[in-house]
Amino acid sequence: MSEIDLLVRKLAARDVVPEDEQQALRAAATETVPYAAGEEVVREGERQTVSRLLVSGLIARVKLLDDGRRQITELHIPGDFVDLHSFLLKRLDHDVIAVTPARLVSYPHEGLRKITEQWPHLTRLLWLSTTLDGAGHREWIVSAGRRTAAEHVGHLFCEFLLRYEVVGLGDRRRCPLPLTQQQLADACGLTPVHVNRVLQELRHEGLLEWRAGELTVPDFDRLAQVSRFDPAFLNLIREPR
Amino acid sequence: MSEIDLLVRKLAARDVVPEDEQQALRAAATETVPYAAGEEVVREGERQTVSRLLVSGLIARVKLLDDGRRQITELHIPGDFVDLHSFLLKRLDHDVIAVTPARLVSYPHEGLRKITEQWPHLTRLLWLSTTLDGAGHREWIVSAGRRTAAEHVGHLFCEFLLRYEVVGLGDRRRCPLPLTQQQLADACGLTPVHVNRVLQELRHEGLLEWRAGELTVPDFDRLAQVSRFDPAFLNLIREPR
DNA sequence: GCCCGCATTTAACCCAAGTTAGCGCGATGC
DNA sequence: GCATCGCGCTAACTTGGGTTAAATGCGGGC
Repeated sequence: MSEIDLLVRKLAARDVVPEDEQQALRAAATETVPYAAGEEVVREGERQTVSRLLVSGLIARVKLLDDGRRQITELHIPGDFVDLHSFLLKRLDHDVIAVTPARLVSYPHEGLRKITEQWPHLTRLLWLSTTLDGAGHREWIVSAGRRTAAEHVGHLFCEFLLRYEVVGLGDRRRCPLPLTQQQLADACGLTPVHVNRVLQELRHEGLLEWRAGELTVPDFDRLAQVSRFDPAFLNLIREPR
Repeated sequence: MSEIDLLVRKLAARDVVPEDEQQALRAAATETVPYAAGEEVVREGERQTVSRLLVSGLIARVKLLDDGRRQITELHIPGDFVDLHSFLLKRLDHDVIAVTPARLVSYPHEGLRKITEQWPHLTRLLWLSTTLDGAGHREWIVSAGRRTAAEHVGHLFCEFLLRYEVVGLGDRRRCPLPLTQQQLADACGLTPVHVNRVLQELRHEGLLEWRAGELTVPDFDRLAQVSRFDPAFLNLIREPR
């Protein structure tokens, strides 16, 4: 399996990815770097010269306040560029950390710049990928601002199921979810205690199981309904970009 | 004054914008469209063929839940593209509405596509502009998830002051803020009643005044400190992109 | 100069989520 | 085999922000 296959699946859910553009992408990659669980991949504010594609494991974007409060702003699954935005921003406004052991493929910014000069359609696909992040961010703002804790957790789980389905590593019934309740709390802006209460509630209603890092949802549509989940923000429409 | 001057100021705060790229941008614009206060500019889910640059007024991106809850996910000031991401996404996950009377310049996607084929550096600047939106979104997630109501409101005000300063329409002491308390509540994920309580508190501490659609902050640094505001997410660094 | 409608303000009461503290358990290590 | 440590879970109590409702202010239209 090539290191870009999962990314191609993700992009192919939104547009055609011609073979020559896949080649150009492959040519832009340099080494694959392994990280241990808990290890820092990118530190906030440091100048970046490469962007990184996740091929295995789970990665979080984390923002820290000076007094120790922390908020996860995005969780990345294989096939996601974890910091493609650093190609433009150069310095990130957040840390990137490995939640589980993970492998990341490096794409030097110099090679990405060349792609913008020779492959306009591929450039638009990469740009699209960062705007998908943006749509995900907006959904998280709504969850944090206007959804109840149970809706928030359920919504996040629905998002995970569909995103794993797109890259072929899960489906609407089950997907990996190798998080602690503390980390889930940091993603939802809740306390671990309350996350635990909400999980009890969702479990007792038979909406989900979550054991050994795997999420199982017997009835996706029911969970989606109680969580007010609408998949439109995932932009799963194949059309020319 | 050209319709792209404010955008050029915004971009020039992050990189050099050569004259020929400015010309290419000007050439891509078609008409300027006026909107009334409260008017809908973009409806969620409808296929878009143009993106729009705000030249005057205030614009909000709004996400609605089926039961009437609403969350503003971004507020746009002159010089912002309000829906450049529609160039890639084609269908937006949110509405765009005019908060005040506003004027928007249209950039057909066809012209933007040509820019991606002939002007790689300008393409990167436009891509950068959407990643700045993303950084703003992440800051809003932190505000909604981990900041107190007072910090949240203060943080948003600091963000406004600096963004207006960048385009030369305000400074750290004062800027336009033509919102109702209800709209501010929808931006912060609070109720109007609580927004009012928080504003009383901030006013009584002499941190700000807000009357007739104008915000005045006597001591920016003090407001920034109590709000835990760090301007890094605005990426105000001039370097090659 | 008087209405009307909307925005702001205040007050009383309520509840979803936070705080603090402690227990049980399984994995890890020596 | 035993100590340790992180994680999940529970309980008792507190609180920040929500809810509801009712005043008050105020700008624009005629």
